[in-house]
This record gives sequence, structure tokens and C-alpha cells, in this order.
Amino acid sequence: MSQLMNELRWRGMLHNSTPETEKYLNGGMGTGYIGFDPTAASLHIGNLATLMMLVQLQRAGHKPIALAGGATGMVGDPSGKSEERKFLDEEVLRYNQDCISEQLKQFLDFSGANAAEVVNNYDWFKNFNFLDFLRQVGKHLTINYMMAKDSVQNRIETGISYTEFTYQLLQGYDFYHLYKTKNCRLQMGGSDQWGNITSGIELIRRKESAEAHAITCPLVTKADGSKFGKSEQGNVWLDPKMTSPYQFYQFWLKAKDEEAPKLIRVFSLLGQEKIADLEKTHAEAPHLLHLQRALAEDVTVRVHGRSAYETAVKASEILFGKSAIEEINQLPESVLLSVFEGVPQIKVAREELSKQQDMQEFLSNTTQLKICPSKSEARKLIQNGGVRINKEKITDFAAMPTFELLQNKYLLVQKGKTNYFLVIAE
RNA sequence: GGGGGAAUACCAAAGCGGCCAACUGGGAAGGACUGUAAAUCCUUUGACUUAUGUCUUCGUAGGUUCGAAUCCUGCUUCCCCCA
Repeated sequence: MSQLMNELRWRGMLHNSTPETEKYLNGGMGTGYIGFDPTAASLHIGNLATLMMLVQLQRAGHKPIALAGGATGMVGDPSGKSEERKFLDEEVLRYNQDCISEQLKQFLDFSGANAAEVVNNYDWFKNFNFLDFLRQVGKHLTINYMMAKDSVQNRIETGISYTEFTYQLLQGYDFYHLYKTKNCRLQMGGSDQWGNITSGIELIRRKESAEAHAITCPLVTKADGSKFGKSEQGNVWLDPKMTSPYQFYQFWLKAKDEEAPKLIRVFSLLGQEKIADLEKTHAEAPHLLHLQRALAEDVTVRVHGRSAYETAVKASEILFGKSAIEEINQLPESVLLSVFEGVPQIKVAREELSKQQDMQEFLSNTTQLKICPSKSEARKLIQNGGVRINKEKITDFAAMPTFELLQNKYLLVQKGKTNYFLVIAE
């Protein structure tokens, strides 16, 4: 029961907590929650970091509640944002909220005494009218108190709307609501949520004279301090339709040595000894990527399942291994297709392919601008030696050498060292 | 309400009548080296064009000029000072 804090501590997931938190957790099964606003149709790995706190909470024997922010998402959290955000329209928001609720369910255990729950704050806010809100919530916190928050202070210069200013009250009320209805006394989140969480604690204290607690984790950043969770393609999503399991696996595998130890602590469920072991092995033979492989395996399996993981590994071996193009050619087509499931696929009409004269045209327009966004881009890439087709380097951007189609149907296009595309002739 | 300043490519920031598709830095992308790492070095970073040419860009709409990112006017947005 009491192990949560220690667990978070050694994993480097403890940034701040209120003084009595440990005592609360030691006092038997506690209940804690984290909120996720539906700003997109999927959670991304940044959300996964905070979600892991909830997972750790449950592993320590407490009850986790994941909150989908159907209401708060309508308002916009000013934390960590340098400017006012645009509203998402309601239809999108509802869709996102449903997708996210589903994803949240995947990571928690819904059985047993400390069964998880997923709730949506839209349920208690949709019929909460403005005047009632002002009387029941707004009255309890002063402007002075609200103004002091970093999330607000950072926006004083650039401007903050009344709407976003009010965000902390909404989140504060969530906490209060969960306290009242589910005796939830702990809220967790990224360190940028500290201000919002303490608003909730304050609200509970003033309305109920009760004590509630907070734990925040450091925001995961890259070694250079920049924002974590973006790959070349953009955000790394948990939804396999948005980031394929192959790309997801690759993201972890490509983790830098200096970041891997931090990442494996936060994102994997591997134990302290196992990790120490891996680090030792890794240090002895860094080129074998022990740490990265273990990290990628643990996370990919948990997010996408064992078989998707295995396919991703297989695809990686084929694409990055020494296997010659002939080997790819010899794979049964069904295997080949499943292996390449994760790499972007581009369908091109057979006739168009056969009459193709120009490499730059092929890499841009013919392949629907999915490989290169313009012909000049394609030309520059080729001039820099960055393009391979069927593993063969392209040197002339004006000509179109004839390539043997793999399996009489596919072309493997490589942009740079790690970006593959499968062109399918139809 | 009065006065002043600013809007430049992904970001930051030069340019202040022709030499500007626009200095420089960051970021990003590609290459070499490696371990699908780091560091380092090189290249690229508006589009089209099998080159040094054309077209579209410097908040927005007009104007002055042979010629404007650079000057003028209206509009929009933002910042600062006074009330």
C-alpha cells in the first residue's frame, strides 16, 4: 500500500507532492485520479507518462480513476501554453472524448477491490448552470489566489481570456466532485498541473474542511530540454491508426543513450533490478541497444499487444538488418505485407509507374507528395544522396531507372536512413 | 480618450528604394563517421525549371516610382507610456 511514493521516487517520477500524501497512502486503500483533456482523438506518449502514474497507483493497491475532460476540453487549459487556444468544435470534442475514454480503459485493471474507473467531467458539468457555478465554486477562491498561479502569471503579458482563467476552477471542481462522490483524495498529473491541482485541494478544504493531496511528476523532456514525444512525423500517438506499431516501436528503439535510462523508468514496468541489469549490459555493449530494445518491447507490447510488437521487430530486422533485397523478394507476400504494415504505403497505378521518366516527379507528384512535398525537395534529397529504391542509391534526379518490382508489385523507397515507404503498383 | 512603437520565412532576428528568395542564429531534413546513439564535419531549408532563368512571398488593401520587404495612405492585430 505504502510503496507508491518510493516507486515513483526511484523511477524519477516524483516532482512534487503535498506533505501529508504519504500518510494518506499508508492509511489503506486510497483513491487517486488524473484528468486527460480530449484535445485529439488519441492519447500520445506525453499523456502516457502521466497515465503511468495511475498505473503505478493501482499496482500499489490503490484505486485509480481516469477522467476524460469532456468539459474542461471545451475551455482550454492555460498551463504551459503561451497563448490563447482555439476552440475545438463540439462534435470533434465528443468524438475525441470517446476515443480517449476507450484508450484509458486499456491500461487499467477494472476488477478487484481497487478496480479502476473511467469518468467524464462533462457528465457533471453539462447541466451545471453558470449562476450555480458562481455561487458554489467561484465564491470559495479569491481572484488573488487564482492570479498567483504560474499558469496565469505566464499569460499576464500576452493576455488570457476569462474562459481560460476559469479553467482552474473547473478542474478544481472536478477534484471536489470526485471527493464527494467517490471519496477521492488524491490528484496526480504533470508538474504543469500543480496550480490546477492545488486549486482543487483548496476548494475541498474550504467547502468541506477536508484534506486532499497531490502528486506531480516531472514533465518528460528530451535531453536538450525540448519537448518530448515528437518524432519526425510529429506526435507519437497511441492509436495504431495514427502511429503504426512499427513506427511506435521504432520511436523507442531510436531513443538516445542518455535518455533511455530515464524513459525506461517512466514508461516501462520493469523493476529496479532488471533495469540496473540492462544498464550494465548496455554499457558493456552499447551497440547492441539492450536498453532501447527492452524499453521498446515493454512499451510496445503494453500498448499494441505482443503480436503487433513481433511484427514490428520483424519489420525492423528486415529493413535495418543486413538482409539483401533478394530476401525480401523471397518472403511470402502475406508475410511481406504484414511486415510492411507499419510503413507508409502508397498505391500507384501500374501504367503510371511504367511510363515514369523522372525521378523527382516520381518521389513527389506520382507518389501523391507523401514521400516529398515538392519536386525541388525531391531533387535536393537526391543530390544529397538521401534516396534509395530497393536499397539502391539514386544519383540522377532527372532519369528514372527501371527497377524490378519486388514480388512483381512493390517498390521499397527509402528516404534517409530510417524512413521507408512501400510503393504498391496496382 | 491621448501619445509612441511593432508586424519579415518553422521560431528568433537582420535588412530601411535597386547588389533581396531576403544576413545570421536556432530548429528541421539529408550525407560522412558510428550503434537506427552522442560528438564532429559537410549540404539543404519558397515553388517551378535536366541550372544561375521564371513565378509567388516580408500583417492586409491600395498608392508613389523605371524599380519597394524598404516610401505614402486606409485597415487589422499586438506592445509600451500617459489619462
